[in-house]
Amino acid sequence: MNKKPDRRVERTKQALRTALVELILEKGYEAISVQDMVERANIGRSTFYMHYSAKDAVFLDAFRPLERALQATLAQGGAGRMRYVTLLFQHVDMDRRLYRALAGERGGELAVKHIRKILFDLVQKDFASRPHGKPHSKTTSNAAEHFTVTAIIGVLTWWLDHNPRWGSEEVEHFLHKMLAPGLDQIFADDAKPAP
Amino acid sequence: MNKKPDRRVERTKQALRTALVELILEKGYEAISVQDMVERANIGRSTFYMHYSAKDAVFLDAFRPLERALQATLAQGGAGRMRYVTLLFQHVDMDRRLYRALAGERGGELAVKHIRKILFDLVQKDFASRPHGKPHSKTTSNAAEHFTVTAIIGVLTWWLDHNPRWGSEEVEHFLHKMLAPGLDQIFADDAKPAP
DNA sequence: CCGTTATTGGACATTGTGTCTGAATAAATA
DNA sequence: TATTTATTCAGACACAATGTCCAATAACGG
Repeated sequence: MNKKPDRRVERTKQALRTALVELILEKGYEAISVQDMVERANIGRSTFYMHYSAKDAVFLDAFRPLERALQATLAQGGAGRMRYVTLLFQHVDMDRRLYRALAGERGGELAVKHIRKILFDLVQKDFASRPHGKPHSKTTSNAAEHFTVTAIIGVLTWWLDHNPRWGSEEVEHFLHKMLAPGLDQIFADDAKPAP
Repeated sequence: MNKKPDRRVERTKQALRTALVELILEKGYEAISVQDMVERANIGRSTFYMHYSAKDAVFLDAFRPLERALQATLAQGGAGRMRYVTLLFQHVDMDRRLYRALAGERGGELAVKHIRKILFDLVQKDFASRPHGKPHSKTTSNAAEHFTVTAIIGVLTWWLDHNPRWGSEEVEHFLHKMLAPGLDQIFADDAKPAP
């Protein structure tokens, strides 16, 4: 089905991905130019444009395998009860260096946006399948979704960048403790509290 | 003390700030060049460099008054019990359009970084002055700080960009409901829970 | 009104982008 | 191995934006 890829193409792309990751960790994603990448990778500039249209394309190419793996990992957890939090941190822990480059402070916003979207879908499904009842309004559940997603991602990037002495289990335990009671309260309320 | 500012200078700077805000709302901060700004503002390009070194400088110049007002507003609330959340949303609500441009989705990361820093300091003070006791470890309180700050900012930008039918009181009420029980649990624990 | 100061448009060197050559060279295939 | 095919490369090109400088002009404050 797929044509066999030429070795040279693979080497070129691989060199560019590696160069990109190195440069991100050195000077941050925003500061990198196509020039920088081809020089670091020892690739002719015209060759670059044979394969990619801009640095974003290289970034996505480097991130895609991780994203697919993450999708697959998270999907197997179903929509149940924040299990995706456990799986997310376990998965990220397996490629710390790469994730730190792509989704850490210096990694720009691209990867974080993708992860955010994936998480958002799962959180939405989770909330929709809650047993008790709806939160009082669409607005409330919307706010809760954004709250949850940004909080998880905030802790994730903190974890990546600050290297605390925490394994994925501790982070997950912490997040559960912080999130669960607030969410339970939101979802338990059907009557609006009087002033 | 300060020399009287020349009218021309004021007009030039004002034109550039206005142009920047307009352009942010139109095409997003990242996509704006110095060219774009001087054309929109009807300013000679060499004049731009008389006053600013780059677009970031214009951005900060536009954001500084808001930042100062925010600092002042939040300072009056002391470190007490998340009162800063109330004050933050009240204050932002008074300059919605401007805040939406500077700190919304299209506004880049600059303003958000500043607000994050301000918030972070307040949250730290708040947590440090908690009555009961310390959370089990420095790591836990650090995680809780990041959790709280990113969650608040996530809800803030959501509120700015999605224009829900919520006043600042409702947002504040929601945030309190989501954050308080989790934090209480963290700060109440002194013994680590056995597996 | 007059001296001071800001603005202006243009010139200039520099850097990066994106496209396109033709020639060299490495890989796939027979 | 020999031949065909595809990739790489250096260099040239037009273009856009940056940042600095200058001399002429316009606007300001007193």
